[in-house]
Amino acid sequence: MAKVDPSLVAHLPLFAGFTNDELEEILREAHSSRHPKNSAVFAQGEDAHSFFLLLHGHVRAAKTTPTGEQIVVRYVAPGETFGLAMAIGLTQYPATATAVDDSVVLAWPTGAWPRLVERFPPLATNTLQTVGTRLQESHTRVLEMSTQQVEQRVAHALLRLAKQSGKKLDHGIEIDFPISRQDIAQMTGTTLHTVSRILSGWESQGLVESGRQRIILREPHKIVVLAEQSANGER
Amino acid sequence: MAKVDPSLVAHLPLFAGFTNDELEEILREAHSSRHPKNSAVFAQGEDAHSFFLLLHGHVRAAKTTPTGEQIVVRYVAPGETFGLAMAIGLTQYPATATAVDDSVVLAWPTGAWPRLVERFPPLATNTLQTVGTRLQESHTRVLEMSTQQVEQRVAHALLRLAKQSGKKLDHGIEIDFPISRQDIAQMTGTTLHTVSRILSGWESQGLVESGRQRIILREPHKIVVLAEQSANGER
DNA sequence: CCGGCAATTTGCGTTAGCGCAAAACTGGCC
DNA sequence: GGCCAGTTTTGCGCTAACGCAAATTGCCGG
Repeated sequence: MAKVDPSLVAHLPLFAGFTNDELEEILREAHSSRHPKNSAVFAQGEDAHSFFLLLHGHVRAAKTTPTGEQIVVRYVAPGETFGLAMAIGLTQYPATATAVDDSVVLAWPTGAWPRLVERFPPLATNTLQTVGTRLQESHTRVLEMSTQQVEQRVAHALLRLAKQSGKKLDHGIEIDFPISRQDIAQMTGTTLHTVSRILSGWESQGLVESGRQRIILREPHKIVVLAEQSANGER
Repeated sequence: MAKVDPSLVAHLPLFAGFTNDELEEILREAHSSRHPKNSAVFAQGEDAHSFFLLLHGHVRAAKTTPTGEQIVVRYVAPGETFGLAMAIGLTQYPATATAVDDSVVLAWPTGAWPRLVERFPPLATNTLQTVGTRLQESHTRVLEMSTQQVEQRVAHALLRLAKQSGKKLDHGIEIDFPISRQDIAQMTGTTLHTVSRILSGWESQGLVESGRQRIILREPHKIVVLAEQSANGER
């Protein structure tokens, strides 16, 4: 539970427009904690005791149906907030958050939110922007699922992951955390089998290089082309 | 551009916690306008000059792809806000809003938002809740599209519409605005043909009664059963 | 009351992608 | 160094739903 240096987080959207002193005051209410790879930060349905800011690592937010099917809502990258249940009026987490890599998160108790917002109104507007952006992204996802075929959706998903969490190598862009075929299937609304077939295909064309929970985009530009080609008819 | 009576809107989520005087001050900045059936309130890509509150009628928000395919993002019911582009940091509308019935909307100029929020901070937190709720709904939609088959998705969509804008009749619940098979297809990620087949089927079983842009749920409970039956395997 | 257009229905062939099953592979761990 | 569990690959048959086409219906305007 070491102290967090305000200058490390000052540039984040959440804290846009705050002075260092204000930041310090806000950070005083939070505590940081480590989450080893594959451990849950919180579980769907659990009481929303805290909201979080990811400092290091990567976290997967996933939603499960009563019958056990899952979808990946998103991958959280360092600097992003998650578990904002209370800000949007929920008392329980609507999804499960799992560290996919050893991660460090900063957590504020849910109860601190109203006080913080009252004292620092920009927190609300900044959060509104963040949530709004996520709403846009979710709508885009619906649009893609409605109008594109699986191969294009997978292409888009990988390109987004590369953009968000890509590590530049000289021979391509690597997605910087462990991700399985199953995960990608759950991001794109398909099955791990289909994802596997698609990636095998791409691999034999030299578009990607992939292995166990590991994907490198070797020809990002060609994947962009794949993503954008409109298969065929209207809807 | 008649004046709006504060007491008419005081109960809306957007205005939770405001006094009548405050409300009047807020309403002073808005003007109302009529939109005849099938006219656009604003178009996707257009500059976000205003944000809106629907007073009467029904508005469809739809998103179009570069290639012309559309999805219905949502139907706006009276009392709901829409076109909140600026609040979430956009300068252009991300969707097209069309009145599906003769409608009356209240519009604030985009430029008034920062000032209003500064003067009335609860506006931001109320809007945050609204946008958060929509985010949840969108995630639910993604979940359904990923895990359910078309018939169940259509069932869910109709039940939601009935809940939001259903008019109780003695022989069922009627969706209270004109809605085509095409519209339902665009809400559920399928084609108008498939929707038509499904509704025909239901009609012959007496579950619904439907006609041109008109749907009555005759056996809501049986449709709930349809919606919930998990067709088969996991994903 | 009629003409015309938009919405709806329905048939039929096609197919993208699922579901199941089995085999092959990979890494981590003891 | 070898075993084991989780991940990935691949074959094969199947079907839900699409796509196209044509007929039908219902509504609105003149």
